[in-house]
Amino acid sequence: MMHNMEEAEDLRVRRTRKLLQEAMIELTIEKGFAGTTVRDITERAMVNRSTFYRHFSDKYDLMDQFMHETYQLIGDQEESFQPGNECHTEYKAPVGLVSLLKHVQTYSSFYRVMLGEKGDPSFTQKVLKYIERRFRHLLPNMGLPNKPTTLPVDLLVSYVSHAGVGAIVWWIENAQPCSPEQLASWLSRLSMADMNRALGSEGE
Amino acid sequence: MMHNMEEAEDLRVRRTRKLLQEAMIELTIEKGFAGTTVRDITERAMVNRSTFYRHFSDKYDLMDQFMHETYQLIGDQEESFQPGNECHTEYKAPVGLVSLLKHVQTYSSFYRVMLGEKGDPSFTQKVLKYIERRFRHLLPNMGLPNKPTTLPVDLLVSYVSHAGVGAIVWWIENAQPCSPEQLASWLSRLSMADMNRALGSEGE
DNA sequence: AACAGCCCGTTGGATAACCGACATGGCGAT
DNA sequence: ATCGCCATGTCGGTTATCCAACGGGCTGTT
Repeated sequence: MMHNMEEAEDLRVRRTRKLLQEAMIELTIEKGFAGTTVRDITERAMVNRSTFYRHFSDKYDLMDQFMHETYQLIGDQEESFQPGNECHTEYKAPVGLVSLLKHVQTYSSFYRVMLGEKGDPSFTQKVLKYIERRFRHLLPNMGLPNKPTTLPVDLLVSYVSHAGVGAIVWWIENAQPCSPEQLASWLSRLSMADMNRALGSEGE
Repeated sequence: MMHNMEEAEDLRVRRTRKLLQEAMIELTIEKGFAGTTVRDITERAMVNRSTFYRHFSDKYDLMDQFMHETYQLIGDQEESFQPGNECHTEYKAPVGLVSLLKHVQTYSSFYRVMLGEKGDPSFTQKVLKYIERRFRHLLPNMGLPNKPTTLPVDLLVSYVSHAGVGAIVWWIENAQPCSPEQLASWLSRLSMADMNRALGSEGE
């Protein structure tokens, strides 16, 4: 049967969740995530506080679900990884990375806060974990040599993931001075070079 | 008893009306008022269509109530007309006029459409009627001479009201090149001069 | 210590909003 | 003229949301 997984929720449910998400993002930009209370969120969203708890256990849960939904949405268009054009011509950045950067750009004020001092450390962790998953998903597609290497793969993944966050932080702190496609191209070229060098010719 | 007139409506009611208003304004900016359907509005607002009709009879009613509410809100802070400082020093524009211009500035894109070709003529009428009421409310406070004048007061009111709309149109078409306070000062000085000249010394 | 003030998380009954369906009227295409 | 298509209004039955209230925790003030 494979009947629709989307569940086609009640309009009120989708609206309420959307309003609460938007309110959280706005307030986080204005007063930071720590300084934002559930009360603030529901007042801004014009939603009763008790209704909040029907959908989320607390503001962290709201944040989690927001991240999960959007990142899953981004990940859906990822799957098509074409291993044909990885050669030395102009790098065409993977479409998933571009989508991610466009999403970050849409909520740039939000990310600027959340990745900064007034944000939440667990948020940065979530972004890191997501990027790591992206890389791990990419790993088997590149010519991974089976020979035992002295450089642990986990170290490499952590390395390039943090580097990616660093690039994103630079990007949003400087008002996105280049297009998502441009940054995606640079980023993927850099990390690809890292991974090839690390996994390919060892000491070079 | 004089118990509160605000009625303290249900949160759902206020939220629904707000969402529908915002959706109408957005869509009017995008596709004009005539091209916007009730369906469009309810979809954008994430409100069921049947709920729309619980609050408004049609999109014109929605528009009417929006205008009425905001203009009444503006009118509330009007009442204090201080007749002390009308002399030749720097004109302090009446606070109600400044509020009106600030409101127009907030919805400038909306007003630009509604007062233009893709808008609705009845909207312009409503704005005119509101400004006329403002002037008529101001009239008795200035030294109105009882002597029969050859210039009909209604003519004067219509004249300065249309002039005011003209100033507003110029203002929003040129991306509000001056502050609301500045424009209010100019506008009130101009119309005051008109009314004084017309009602005071006749042929001068 | 006692207190006020705020926020949290939860509950039961009231109610606005949703959903689906129907009849209507306009409008363009066959 | 007839058909399909879409937007409009309108209608009960269902449901998510509101409201008011409660107890509990935490912080700062007298």
